[in-house]
Amino acid sequence: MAARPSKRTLPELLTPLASRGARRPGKGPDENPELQALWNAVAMIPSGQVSTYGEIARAAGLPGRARQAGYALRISPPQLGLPWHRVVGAGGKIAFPKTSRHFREQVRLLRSEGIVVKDGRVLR
DNA sequence: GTTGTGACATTAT
DNA sequence: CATAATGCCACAA
Repeated sequence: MAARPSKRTLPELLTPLASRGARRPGKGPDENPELQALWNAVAMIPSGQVSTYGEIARAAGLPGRARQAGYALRISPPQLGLPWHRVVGAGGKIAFPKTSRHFREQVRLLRSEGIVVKDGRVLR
């Protein structure tokens, strides 16, 4: 079997597969164009700025599917290096439980970018 | 097949 | 502020 390039660039990974033709149903979820669109939207969030699950879904062409935005992040390969911490709930609310590790990590990352987080919420 | 769950959103109460 | 209802849909059991 031919070895596929192991060092795929981010833009390549985020390129909708439709333009490369090869989407086979039944393959791994990382080959799903809807997921790619969602990941792509997350990757576009500039440093120092935040977006919401709903906004990400809309930006990906999937209005009304905020849950899938959360799902997409949930299963996203860490290798993509997505700025997941820049995605918050409506009103700037951090989606994780306040006691959780994820919560604290997200707050830390956001603050490291100069974003003000107060009581589990980011100011926009 | 159905049911429950979830990194959600919006509107109404 | 809190709760409930509804919409949304992938996924696991």
